[in-house]
Amino acid sequence: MLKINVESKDTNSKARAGWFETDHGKVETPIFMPVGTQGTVKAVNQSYLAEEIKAQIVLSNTYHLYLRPGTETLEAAGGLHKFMNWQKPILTDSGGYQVFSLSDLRKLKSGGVEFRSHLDGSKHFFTPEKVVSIQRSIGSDIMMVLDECAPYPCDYDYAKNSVQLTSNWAVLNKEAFEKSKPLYGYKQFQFGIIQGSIYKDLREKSVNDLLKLDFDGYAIGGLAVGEPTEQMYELVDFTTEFMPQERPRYLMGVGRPENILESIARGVDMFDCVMPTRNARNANVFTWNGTLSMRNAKYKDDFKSLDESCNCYTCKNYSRAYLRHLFIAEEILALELATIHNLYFYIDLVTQARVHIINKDFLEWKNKTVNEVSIKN
RNA sequence: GUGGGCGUAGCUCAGUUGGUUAGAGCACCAGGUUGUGGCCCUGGGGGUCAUGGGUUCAACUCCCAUCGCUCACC
Repeated sequence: MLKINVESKDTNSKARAGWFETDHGKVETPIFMPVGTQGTVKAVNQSYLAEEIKAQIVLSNTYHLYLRPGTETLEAAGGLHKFMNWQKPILTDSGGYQVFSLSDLRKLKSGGVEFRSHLDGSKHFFTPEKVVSIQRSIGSDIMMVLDECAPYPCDYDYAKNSVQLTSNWAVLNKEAFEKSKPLYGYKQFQFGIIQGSIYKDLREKSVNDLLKLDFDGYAIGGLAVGEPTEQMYELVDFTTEFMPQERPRYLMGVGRPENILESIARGVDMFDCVMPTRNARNANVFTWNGTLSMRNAKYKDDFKSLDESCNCYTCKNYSRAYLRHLFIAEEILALELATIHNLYFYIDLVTQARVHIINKDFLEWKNKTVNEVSIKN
């Protein structure tokens, strides 16, 4: 059973600092998990990821790895850690989000989801049992249950049925998890996912259904899909009230730097988001003084670093003008340098949040920082 | 030198028998991106239609001259 050890709780907010341990090492929270959907965090190698960026855990994806390279290859490799040369913890999403994001390619049925592969059109049926089995082959330290991430906007009846489906699947996910065993000699954990769209009573029902199954951790899913940001904060605040103190709390897919700080203040421990990596590839970088669009002509002869207060490899060695040149020339080094910076920034952000929670001055720091990082330069 | 073809946005080109305020793609400029395809989406600035005359109610479009590019033949 996975437990989070809460070492410090903020007195003015629900923020908490702690840690949990897997067989691939300790994770200090609050934490941001870089997204490595296909067994790679795009544009950055594992050595930089560990030593420069100081990532403690990365996220990968069941749906994508199942289609390519497939479970046979993953098992022959001895699991994803060995395959991708990453010896720290890995969390895998179940493919539930692809039910949402690839909605044109799937049919939702009571027993599972029928996908048409986005690669070759072939048909695959994902059940809760199958998703557990694939994640055994992957060997992730933390696996997510199969869920349905409801679209937004979403009427009450749809959301209610969706929560019921997710709760039914959660039972099957848990059974399959307990009946099966890890393949590679180290422990694996399983997190449940709370749904319910924007409806508080459905969120409450969803979390209570999952609590009966005693998962190792609990995730809040189905947010940041188009609802107003304030509503997202309110739902996070509402939902964490029902989540156990001693288990990790994971807000899936969120978000912008300010979203992460506001959610830490509402009691969340874990985050993932494509934003630092995807936006890096589109020339958008995050700094302690707001975002920069590195294609902008105003950086043509700007020889300052991206962020003069940042200690990442990119900021220590390269200028804005050079980054802009690389992006305009479509050189691949642009993607690498911007990704290193953005991930370093995100992990620095949650690390500093952790320090301020322990120092008991989190709320004041958070309010100041939210304003500064939100600036659009 | 003779004959033909062509000159429209930074680039490659559309533009109907002459008829509203001359368009597209790329490039450029600026936004967007939340359990990731470097994809994609949305806006914007840009034109003495080679130049000068002429015909006409009206010319990118027809006529003449000049300049430039290009092909063929001497």
